Amino acid sequence: MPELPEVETIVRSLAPRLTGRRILSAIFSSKLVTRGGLKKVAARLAGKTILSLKRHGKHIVFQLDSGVLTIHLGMTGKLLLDGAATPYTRGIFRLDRSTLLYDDVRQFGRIDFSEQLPERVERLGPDALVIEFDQFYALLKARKARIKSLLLNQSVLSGMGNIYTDEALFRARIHPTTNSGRLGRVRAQNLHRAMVEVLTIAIASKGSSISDYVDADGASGSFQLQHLVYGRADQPCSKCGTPIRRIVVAQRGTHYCPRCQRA
DNA sequence: TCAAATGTTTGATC
DNA sequence: GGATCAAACATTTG
Repeated sequence: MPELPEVETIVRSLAPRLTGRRILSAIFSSKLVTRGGLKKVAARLAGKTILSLKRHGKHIVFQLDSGVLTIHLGMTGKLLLDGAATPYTRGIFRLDRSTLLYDDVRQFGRIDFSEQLPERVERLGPDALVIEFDQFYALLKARKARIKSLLLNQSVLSGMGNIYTDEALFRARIHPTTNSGRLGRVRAQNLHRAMVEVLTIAIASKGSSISDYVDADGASGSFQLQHLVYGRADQPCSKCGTPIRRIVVAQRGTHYCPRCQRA
Protein backbone atom coordinates (compact mmCIF):
# COMPACT_ATOMS: atom_id res chain seq x y z
CA MET A 1 0.00 0.00 0.00
CA PRO A 2 2.25 2.73 1.08
CA GLU A 3 4.90 4.67 -0.73
CA LEU A 4 6.48 7.88 0.43
CA PRO A 5 3.39 10.14 0.06
CA GLU A 6 1.11 7.71 1.92
CA VAL A 7 3.58 7.19 4.76
CA GLU A 8 4.23 10.93 4.94
CA THR A 9 0.47 11.58 5.15
CA ILE A 10 0.12 9.12 8.02
CA VAL A 11 3.11 10.51 9.91
CA ARG A 12 2.01 14.13 9.51
CA SER A 13 -1.41 13.35 10.91
CA LEU A 14 -0.20 11.11 13.75
CA ALA A 15 2.85 13.03 14.93
CA PRO A 16 1.01 15.85 16.74
CA ARG A 17 -1.48 13.42 18.23
CA LEU A 18 1.01 10.82 19.45
CA THR A 19 3.97 12.89 20.59
CA GLY A 20 4.19 12.77 24.37
CA ARG A 21 1.73 9.89 24.66
CA ARG A 22 2.50 6.87 26.77
CA ILE A 23 2.15 3.29 25.58
CA LEU A 24 0.22 1.60 28.41
CA SER A 25 0.36 -1.80 26.73
CA ALA A 26 0.68 -3.48 23.37
CA ILE A 27 -0.59 -6.78 22.08
CA PHE A 28 0.41 -8.52 18.87
CA SER A 29 -1.07 -11.48 17.03
CA SER A 30 1.11 -12.06 13.96
CA LYS A 31 4.49 -13.77 14.18
CA LEU A 32 5.11 -12.67 10.62
CA VAL A 33 4.63 -8.98 11.33
CA THR A 34 6.19 -8.92 14.79
CA ARG A 35 9.19 -11.14 14.22
CA GLY A 36 10.97 -10.20 17.40
CA GLY A 37 8.45 -12.24 19.36
CA LEU A 38 4.88 -11.25 20.12
CA LYS A 39 5.18 -11.06 23.88
CA LYS A 40 8.78 -9.91 24.00
CA VAL A 41 8.17 -6.85 21.83
CA ALA A 42 4.96 -6.04 23.70
CA ALA A 43 6.76 -6.24 27.05
CA ARG A 44 9.51 -3.91 25.86
CA LEU A 45 7.02 -1.29 24.69
CA ALA A 46 4.86 -1.18 27.79
CA GLY A 47 5.33 2.01 29.77
CA LYS A 48 7.42 3.81 27.14
CA THR A 49 6.67 7.37 26.08
CA ILE A 50 6.64 8.48 22.44
CA LEU A 51 9.09 11.38 22.02
CA SER A 52 8.75 11.77 18.26
CA LEU A 53 7.46 10.11 15.11
CA LYS A 54 9.29 10.41 11.81
CA ARG A 55 9.29 8.98 8.32
CA HIS A 56 12.48 7.35 7.02
CA GLY A 57 11.82 6.33 3.43
CA LYS A 58 8.73 4.14 3.81
CA HIS A 59 9.47 3.31 7.46
CA ILE A 60 7.72 4.97 10.39
CA VAL A 61 10.13 5.47 13.28
CA PHE A 62 8.88 6.19 16.79
CA GLN A 63 11.61 7.52 19.07
CA LEU A 64 10.67 6.39 22.57
CA ASP A 65 12.09 7.60 25.86
CA SER A 66 14.24 4.50 25.63
CA GLY A 67 14.46 2.51 22.42
CA VAL A 68 12.92 2.80 18.98
CA LEU A 69 9.69 1.39 17.53
CA THR A 70 9.88 0.91 13.75
CA ILE A 71 6.84 0.12 11.62
CA HIS A 72 6.85 -0.73 7.93
CA LEU A 73 3.43 -1.10 6.33
CA GLY A 74 4.42 -3.56 3.61
CA MET A 75 1.72 -3.78 0.94
CA THR A 76 -1.49 -3.70 2.97
CA GLY A 77 -0.55 -2.34 6.39
CA LYS A 78 -2.64 0.42 7.98
CA LEU A 79 -2.25 2.42 11.17
CA LEU A 80 -5.61 3.51 12.54
CA LEU A 81 -6.14 5.85 15.43
CA ASP A 82 -9.22 4.91 17.44
CA GLY A 83 -10.52 2.70 14.65
CA ALA A 84 -12.49 -0.52 14.87
CA ALA A 85 -10.63 -3.83 15.06
CA THR A 86 -11.02 -6.26 12.15
CA PRO A 87 -10.02 -9.88 11.55
CA TYR A 88 -6.77 -8.43 10.17
CA THR A 89 -5.81 -6.41 13.22
CA ARG A 90 -2.27 -7.62 13.98
CA GLY A 91 -1.35 -5.15 16.68
CA ILE A 92 -3.08 -3.01 19.29
CA PHE A 93 -1.24 -0.19 21.03
CA ARG A 94 -3.20 1.02 24.03
CA LEU A 95 -2.10 4.60 24.71
CA ASP A 96 -2.96 6.92 27.57
CA ARG A 97 -5.54 8.86 25.56
CA SER A 98 -6.28 6.71 22.52
CA THR A 99 -5.77 3.37 20.83
CA LEU A 100 -3.60 2.78 17.78
CA LEU A 101 -4.40 -0.28 15.67
CA TYR A 102 -2.13 -1.97 13.16
CA ASP A 103 -4.13 -3.75 10.43
CA ASP A 104 -2.49 -5.82 7.71
CA VAL A 105 -4.28 -8.30 5.46
CA ARG A 106 -1.22 -9.77 3.76
CA GLN A 107 1.14 -9.47 6.72
CA PHE A 108 4.05 -8.16 4.65
CA GLY A 109 4.49 -5.33 7.14
CA ARG A 110 6.91 -5.32 10.07
CA ILE A 111 6.81 -4.05 13.63
CA ASP A 112 10.16 -3.98 15.43
CA PHE A 113 11.53 -2.71 18.70
CA SER A 114 15.25 -1.97 18.97
CA GLU A 115 17.55 -0.01 21.27
CA GLN A 116 19.00 2.06 18.42
CA LEU A 117 17.83 3.00 14.94
CA PRO A 118 17.78 -0.39 13.14
CA GLU A 119 20.32 -1.34 10.46
CA ARG A 120 17.54 -1.57 7.90
CA VAL A 121 16.74 2.10 8.39
CA GLU A 122 20.39 3.20 8.70
CA ARG A 123 21.16 1.61 5.34
CA LEU A 124 18.44 3.44 3.41
CA GLY A 125 19.54 5.64 0.54
CA PRO A 126 18.78 9.39 0.55
CA ASP A 127 15.13 10.39 0.71
CA ALA A 128 13.46 10.88 -2.68
CA LEU A 129 11.57 13.97 -1.52
CA VAL A 130 14.56 15.98 -0.36
CA ILE A 131 17.55 14.70 -2.37
CA GLU A 132 19.38 17.47 -4.24
CA PHE A 133 19.95 17.15 -7.96
CA ASP A 134 23.73 16.76 -7.81
CA GLN A 135 23.50 13.81 -5.46
CA PHE A 136 20.67 12.28 -7.51
CA TYR A 137 22.67 12.60 -10.72
CA ALA A 138 25.70 11.02 -9.06
CA LEU A 139 23.58 8.03 -8.04
CA LEU A 140 22.38 7.50 -11.60
CA LYS A 141 25.88 7.83 -13.01
CA ALA A 142 27.38 5.43 -10.49
CA ARG A 143 25.13 2.59 -11.65
CA LYS A 144 23.99 0.94 -14.80
CA ALA A 145 20.71 -0.51 -13.69
CA ARG A 146 17.49 0.08 -15.56
CA ILE A 147 16.14 3.37 -14.27
CA LYS A 148 12.95 1.83 -12.91
CA SER A 149 14.93 -0.75 -10.90
CA LEU A 150 17.21 1.94 -9.56
CA LEU A 151 14.37 4.20 -8.43
CA LEU A 152 12.76 1.26 -6.62
CA ASN A 153 15.97 0.24 -4.85
CA GLN A 154 15.61 1.53 -1.30
CA SER A 155 19.31 1.26 -0.55
CA VAL A 156 20.01 3.68 -3.41
CA LEU A 157 17.08 6.06 -2.97
CA SER A 158 14.35 5.71 -0.36
CA GLY A 159 10.64 6.29 -0.66
CA MET A 160 9.79 5.58 -4.29
CA GLY A 161 7.45 2.66 -5.02
CA ASN A 162 5.73 1.26 -8.07
CA ILE A 163 3.09 3.95 -8.58
CA TYR A 164 5.27 7.04 -8.23
CA THR A 165 8.12 5.52 -10.23
CA ASP A 166 5.84 5.02 -13.24
CA GLU A 167 4.28 8.46 -12.81
CA ALA A 168 7.64 10.24 -12.51
CA LEU A 169 9.12 8.46 -15.53
CA PHE A 170 6.11 9.38 -17.66
CA ARG A 171 6.27 13.02 -16.66
CA ALA A 172 9.99 13.07 -17.48
CA ARG A 173 9.34 11.19 -20.76
CA ILE A 174 11.88 8.50 -19.91
CA HIS A 175 11.42 4.84 -20.83
CA PRO A 176 11.47 2.60 -17.73
CA THR A 177 14.22 0.30 -19.02
CA THR A 178 16.66 3.11 -19.83
CA ASN A 179 20.14 2.49 -18.45
CA SER A 180 20.59 4.95 -15.58
CA GLY A 181 24.24 5.59 -16.39
CA ARG A 182 23.33 6.64 -19.91
CA LEU A 183 20.94 9.39 -18.88
CA GLY A 184 22.38 12.79 -19.67
CA ARG A 185 22.31 15.72 -17.29
CA VAL A 186 19.24 17.34 -18.84
CA ARG A 187 17.16 14.18 -18.83
CA ALA A 188 18.27 13.46 -15.27
CA GLN A 189 17.18 16.97 -14.30
CA ASN A 190 13.80 16.34 -15.87
CA LEU A 191 13.47 13.14 -13.89
CA HIS A 192 14.55 14.73 -10.62
CA ARG A 193 12.09 17.56 -11.11
CA ALA A 194 9.25 15.18 -12.08
CA MET A 195 9.95 12.93 -9.11
CA VAL A 196 9.88 15.71 -6.53
CA GLU A 197 6.84 17.28 -8.18
CA VAL A 198 4.84 14.06 -8.28
CA LEU A 199 5.67 13.28 -4.64
CA THR A 200 4.82 16.80 -3.53
CA ILE A 201 1.47 16.90 -5.31
CA ALA A 202 0.66 13.39 -4.08
CA ILE A 203 1.31 14.44 -0.48
CA ALA A 204 -0.93 17.47 -1.00
CA SER A 205 -3.58 15.00 -2.24
CA LYS A 206 -2.99 12.78 0.81
CA GLY A 207 -1.67 9.87 -1.23
CA SER A 208 -3.16 7.41 -3.73
CA SER A 209 -5.95 5.05 -2.69
CA ILE A 210 -5.93 2.18 -5.16
CA SER A 211 -7.29 -0.74 -3.21
CA ASP A 212 -6.24 -0.61 0.41
CA TYR A 213 -4.70 2.65 1.44
CA VAL A 214 -6.39 4.87 4.00
CA ASP A 215 -4.79 7.29 6.43
CA ALA A 216 -4.82 7.06 10.23
CA ASP A 217 -8.40 8.34 10.33
CA GLY A 218 -9.60 5.85 7.72
CA ALA A 219 -9.79 8.50 4.98
CA SER A 220 -8.79 7.84 1.37
CA GLY A 221 -6.29 9.88 -0.60
CA SER A 222 -7.13 11.35 -4.00
CA PHE A 223 -3.93 11.32 -6.03
CA GLN A 224 -5.12 8.24 -7.94
CA LEU A 225 -7.39 10.66 -9.83
CA GLN A 226 -4.26 12.31 -11.21
CA HIS A 227 -2.43 9.16 -12.28
CA LEU A 228 -1.44 9.49 -15.91
CA VAL A 229 -0.08 5.97 -16.54
CA TYR A 230 -0.29 3.79 -13.43
CA GLY A 231 -3.23 1.39 -13.76
CA ARG A 232 -4.18 2.87 -17.15
CA ALA A 233 -3.04 0.10 -19.50
CA ASP A 234 -4.74 0.31 -22.92
CA GLN A 235 -6.22 3.71 -22.16
CA PRO A 236 -5.13 6.64 -24.34
CA CYS A 237 -2.12 8.66 -23.23
CA SER A 238 -3.22 12.04 -21.88
CA LYS A 239 -0.59 13.73 -24.02
CA CYS A 240 -0.62 11.94 -27.39
CA GLY A 241 -3.52 9.48 -27.38
CA THR A 242 -1.34 6.39 -27.90
CA PRO A 243 -2.59 3.48 -25.75
CA ILE A 244 -0.66 3.15 -22.49
CA ARG A 245 1.34 -0.08 -22.41
CA ARG A 246 1.89 -2.43 -19.51
CA ILE A 247 5.08 -4.47 -19.33
CA VAL A 248 7.00 -6.09 -16.46
CA VAL A 249 10.22 -4.45 -15.27
CA ALA A 250 12.00 -5.36 -12.03
CA GLN A 251 9.19 -7.89 -11.59
CA ARG A 252 6.63 -5.16 -11.20
CA GLY A 253 3.79 -4.12 -13.47
CA THR A 254 5.11 -1.10 -15.37
CA HIS A 255 2.98 1.41 -17.23
CA TYR A 256 4.27 3.82 -19.84
CA CYS A 257 3.46 5.57 -23.11
CA PRO A 258 5.41 3.96 -25.96
CA ARG A 259 5.37 7.21 -27.90
CA CYS A 260 6.13 9.76 -25.20
CA GLN A 261 8.72 7.50 -23.55
CA ARG A 262 10.96 6.16 -26.30
CA ALA A 263 13.36 3.34 -25.50
C1' DT B 1 -8.62 -21.08 -12.37
C1' DC B 2 -5.31 -17.59 -13.23
C1' DA B 3 -3.29 -13.18 -12.77
C1' DA B 4 -2.27 -9.25 -10.28
C1' DA B 5 -1.81 -6.32 -6.25
C1' DT B 6 1.06 0.35 -3.04
C1' DG B 7 7.01 -4.23 -0.83
C1' DT B 8 11.16 -6.52 0.61
C1' DT B 9 14.34 -10.36 1.12
C1' DT B 10 16.93 -14.25 -0.27
C1' DG B 11 19.37 -17.23 -3.21
C1' DA B 12 21.00 -18.52 -7.81
C1' DT B 13 23.30 -16.93 -11.85
C1' DC B 14 25.89 -14.11 -15.07
C1' DG C 1 30.74 -6.37 -6.02
C1' DG C 2 26.78 -5.37 -9.23
C1' DA C 3 22.92 -6.51 -11.42
C1' DT C 4 19.06 -9.56 -12.92
C1' DC C 5 15.67 -12.80 -12.12
C1' DA C 6 12.66 -16.01 -9.83
C1' DA C 7 10.64 -17.31 -5.82
C1' DA C 8 8.79 -16.58 -1.45
C1' DC C 9 6.01 -14.37 2.07
C1' DA C 10 -0.09 -14.32 2.67
C1' DT C 11 -4.47 -12.83 1.12
C1' DT C 12 -7.97 -10.77 -1.64
C1' DT C 13 -10.10 -9.50 -5.86
C1' DG C 14 -11.48 -9.44 -10.74
